[in-house]
Amino acid sequence: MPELPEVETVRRGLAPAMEGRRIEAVHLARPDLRFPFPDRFAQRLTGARVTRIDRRAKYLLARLDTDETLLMHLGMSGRFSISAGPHAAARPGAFVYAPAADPRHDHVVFDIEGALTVSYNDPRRFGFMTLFATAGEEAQPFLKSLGPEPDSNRFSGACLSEAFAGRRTPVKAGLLDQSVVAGLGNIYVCEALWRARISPRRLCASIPGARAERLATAVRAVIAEAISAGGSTLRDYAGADGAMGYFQHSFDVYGREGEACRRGCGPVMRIVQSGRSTFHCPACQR
DNA sequence: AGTGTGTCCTGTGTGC
DNA sequence: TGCACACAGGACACAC
Repeated sequence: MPELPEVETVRRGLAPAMEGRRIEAVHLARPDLRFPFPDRFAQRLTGARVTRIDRRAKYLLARLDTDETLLMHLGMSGRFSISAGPHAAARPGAFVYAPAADPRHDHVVFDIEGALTVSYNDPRRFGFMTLFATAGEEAQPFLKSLGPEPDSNRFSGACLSEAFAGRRTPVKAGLLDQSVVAGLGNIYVCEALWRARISPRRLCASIPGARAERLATAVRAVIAEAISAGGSTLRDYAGADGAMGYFQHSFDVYGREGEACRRGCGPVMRIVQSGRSTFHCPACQR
């Protein structure tokens, strides 16, 4: 689902509704999403105050005054919506923001201090939530092997070179590897490779030096621009405020199979790499 | 160790 | 119109 820019957009939408406020109640419509909810999940959240909402890669991290952190992943189709008042679903006129389309998939509902309701809707249920002790974050299984954030000082051409050294896998797969750089998904990998004029089939090991610099620059730029645009809205992604992102109108290759490359080359091609679509221009990406 | 495939789940779009 | 099938933004557990 949502990649880093979409998750960041959701974070910015949730923050004003949740930061500084107490969670008054948590309603679970089922025992699991992708994984079972952890032991006593609702009880551990009830009464906790959210001190801050952070993001790491594609994970949302709600910091609680109980010294635990609520980790949330949107999977492919997860989205949040915010509405006014507990039980707002029974009061259709009361929505502050548009609710998710199909209430059957509202799996988690948070009643938030100040008469707000935050609902998590996820038709495919690839998303998940868990709790961990904030002090033990370095050992958290989902977080411990993540690579640098694209906008951090730790991310650079040099660090890409190092991560790619000796790897015989295509650079498409290399950039999707969250331990190389955190937060990229299928869309932004395609876009970054096009900007850097690098073929998605090129092996990681063949991207040292200047090429790696170019790629790191492209990754940083595409992510920054997408965040500025509020992310991309394709099928079921929307910001927490229900607004559509509009970066999808800026795609250079993603979803443009058969259309002209924006550099004036031939048509954009779609290929399949490790089971997923890759869009690229075979003329200018080498 | 590193890499490719199958898998979880539902909804939507396409082609027959 | 109805149906079958491919495909979808992720990431894990496996087999090799």
